Amino acid sequence: MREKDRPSQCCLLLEGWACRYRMLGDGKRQIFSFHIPGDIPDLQSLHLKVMDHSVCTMTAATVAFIPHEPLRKLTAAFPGVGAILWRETLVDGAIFREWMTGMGRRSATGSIAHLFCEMYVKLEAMGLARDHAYKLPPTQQDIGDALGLSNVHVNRVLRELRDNGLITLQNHKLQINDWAELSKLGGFDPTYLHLEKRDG
Amino acid sequence: MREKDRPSQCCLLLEGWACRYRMLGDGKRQIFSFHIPGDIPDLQSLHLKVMDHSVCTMTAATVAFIPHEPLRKLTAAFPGVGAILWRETLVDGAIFREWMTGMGRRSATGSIAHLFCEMYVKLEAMGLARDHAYKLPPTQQDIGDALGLSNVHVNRVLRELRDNGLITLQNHKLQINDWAELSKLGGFDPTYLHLEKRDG
DNA sequence: CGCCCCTTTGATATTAATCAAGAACTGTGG
DNA sequence: CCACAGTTCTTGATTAATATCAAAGGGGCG
Repeated sequence: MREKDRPSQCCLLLEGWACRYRMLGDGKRQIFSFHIPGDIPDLQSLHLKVMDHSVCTMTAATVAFIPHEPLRKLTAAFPGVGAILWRETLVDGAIFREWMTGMGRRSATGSIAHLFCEMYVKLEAMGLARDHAYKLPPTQQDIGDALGLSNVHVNRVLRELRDNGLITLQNHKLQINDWAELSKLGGFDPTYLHLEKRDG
Repeated sequence: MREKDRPSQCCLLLEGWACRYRMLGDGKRQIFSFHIPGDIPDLQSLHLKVMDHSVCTMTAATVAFIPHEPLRKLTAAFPGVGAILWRETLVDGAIFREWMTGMGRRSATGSIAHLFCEMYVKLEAMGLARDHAYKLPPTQQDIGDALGLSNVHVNRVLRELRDNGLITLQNHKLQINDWAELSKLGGFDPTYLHLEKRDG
């Protein structure tokens, strides 16, 4: 799905990773989010007809398409369902704010550490990771495009994190060896993910 | 309204400017958005019970408080109203993405130029500005905290924009002298604001 | 086996942060 | 109307972070 499209359906990611991004005039790319199974990356298209960015998969993936029309009827007939979906888009926005914080006010190291923590918590909540380890499909270039860094600099930060023993990263398999230290480095506080139902 | 609060009402800004932000452990601040009359800065609190950031006014301001309970009933009874409010929060997210793009992949100059264009279009749409001029309450420090720059650097960029004749800025009154050039500099494309109803 | 993409490393350049200090502005009370 | 205090703005000098350029290894896949 591309910028300027006017989709008539949403896609639910069942397997694999996807991301949202925009290409800039000078060939640069900004990635806005990484998505994992259970996410509906383009849920916003339900109420914003023109796409202001693009979506693509980052791995082999399985997706389910849900046409807008029945979805709109469903949310109208069952406000509770609508509220849950609305809430999803709000959490989406909260994650954007967190990434903004990283790009604006955190160091490259903190930013990357934060991303690794965030993805783990999201995956763990979906039952897709445990023991502080998971598969991380994005390339170093992808990570740079997400956090506003060059691929070279991402590479150097990763080596530093490895040298310090905080993480092990090989073949896109990430193992967080020192969660306490890594989350401290990134100033990671999962409140913004709003995962606990009781807390809203 | 502060981080960790659990508000029971939303506030509609009637007069003045407000902003949303978070303070970081080391005293740094990240501003997420500037708000103008007509905005409901904390609409998300309707479905996310815990605030993951703070809201404050930047000028003398008038606000109307709308309790959550009747608002929730309203959106349940009239799905059309709910859709409109939901849509507002989606545009909010689109603006976050645009700011991310600025911080990640645009130069400081481009980022600031983009912000000035964005605020003008928003104000103009509300009938609060015309002729490419408006009152801009944020200090240079505020602008820096919003775009991830130091106040000193913001000052230098502003001087450059002034020296080039692109803008006139005095006493928080901004006049954009060369809209075409400024919007080119910032790579500004208002699609993301989703202002035209026909376009969704 | 070979190719392409990704990773890694080094050298250099650029952007923007930090530190520091003085000037201009704002609001306040006398 | 003026003096004062606290911000905010401005400028210069220096430093730190990160980008860019370039080139050499690795690894997976057809």
